[in-house]
Amino acid sequence: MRYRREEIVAKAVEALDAYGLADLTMRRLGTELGVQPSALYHHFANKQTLLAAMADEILVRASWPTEGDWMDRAGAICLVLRDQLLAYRDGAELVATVHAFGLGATQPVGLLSAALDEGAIGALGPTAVRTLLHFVYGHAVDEQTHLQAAAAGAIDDAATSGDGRDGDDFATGLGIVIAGIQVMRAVSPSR
Amino acid sequence: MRYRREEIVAKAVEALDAYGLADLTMRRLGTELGVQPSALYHHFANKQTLLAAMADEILVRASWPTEGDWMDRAGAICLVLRDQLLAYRDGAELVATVHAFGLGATQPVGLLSAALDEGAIGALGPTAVRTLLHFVYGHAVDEQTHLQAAAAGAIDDAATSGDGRDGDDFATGLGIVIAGIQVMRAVSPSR
DNA sequence: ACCTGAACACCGTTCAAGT
DNA sequence: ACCTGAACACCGTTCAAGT
Repeated sequence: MRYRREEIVAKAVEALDAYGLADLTMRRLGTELGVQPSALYHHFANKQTLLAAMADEILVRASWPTEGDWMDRAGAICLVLRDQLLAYRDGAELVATVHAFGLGATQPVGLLSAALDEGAIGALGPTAVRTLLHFVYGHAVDEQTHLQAAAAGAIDDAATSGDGRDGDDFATGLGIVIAGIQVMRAVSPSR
Repeated sequence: MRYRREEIVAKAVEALDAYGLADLTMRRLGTELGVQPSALYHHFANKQTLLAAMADEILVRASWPTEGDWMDRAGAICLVLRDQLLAYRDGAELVATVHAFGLGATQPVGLLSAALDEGAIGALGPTAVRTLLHFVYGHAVDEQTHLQAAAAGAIDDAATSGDGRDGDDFATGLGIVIAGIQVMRAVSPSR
């Protein structure tokens, strides 16, 4: 079988969802494609590069909001981002790792920067964007870890459902960060 | 050589600082102690448990603030936490990972919860604590990654020093989150 | 352009046996 | 109580050679 880069990324995302990040090895992906693991290195310099391409693929599949004023849009982008991270097994950990490593996952940064720029937030913008992303990634990784632990049966549903790491909790936390951005914008106005 | 659990944790933290998390293998730690890797499994069920003990050790070494009203104290705790994470090579990644995995690193949660409780913040408390921690861990991991990339010479200092991921940026981001907590506390008062 | 086959230099973990 | 020695079942990556 002969593949192109795009096909390998698609298959890798599929394998991620099926087996999880820990079991997504170059050897396993090779088997999944009916190819030797070494063949993958014709398409990707190393595993990190492949993971970055997977993160970008997952992010590009989301339908990002474009309507609303800057505050509504920033909030909507964060909600869509969270949903997209939770839509794939270990999606939050994958995207957060790639972002931290600085090799990809830049789409949310661009979208949020554009939204906040319309808010004439000035020098606060980059810090505000990073603060939003730290919240979204941190919360999504937390939530996904606990959802998967519960699904594995290690923790029973009754014990975990009450600790608030759910959609309401996400909305509340997001509200805290956005309210904080508004306050700091008022304190040190743009320019 | 015969060791007790405490001595192994201390040596492991030392090895972390010297070689980094990626090179802290059970085999390498065994060598460092003059012991077979399998000997470590007499003291720790697995590597995750050892990493959790290391995270707790790093956190317990900090001198945590106890003075001031709830807001000042919450802010001071976050500043001390950040400093402590940056004080050890890969300290931020280690503690963030252990915390996400749910096997330790609970001290900051307890300290922040206690501080916010004095603020009579009610049902918002747990969400506020998690939002603060997502910010601190996310920011510290980011900063440490970039500091170490710069130290490795991959990026020159001039290019990185201007991107704002420094102490001022941390203070600004922390200001956003704390201001947000104040606002949301006012909106939905305790109880 | 894309893949095979074989190797290199590693991992975490288990377990019987030793002192 | 703590450690050794040997094994098991893996990793990511490289590289000459094939088509």
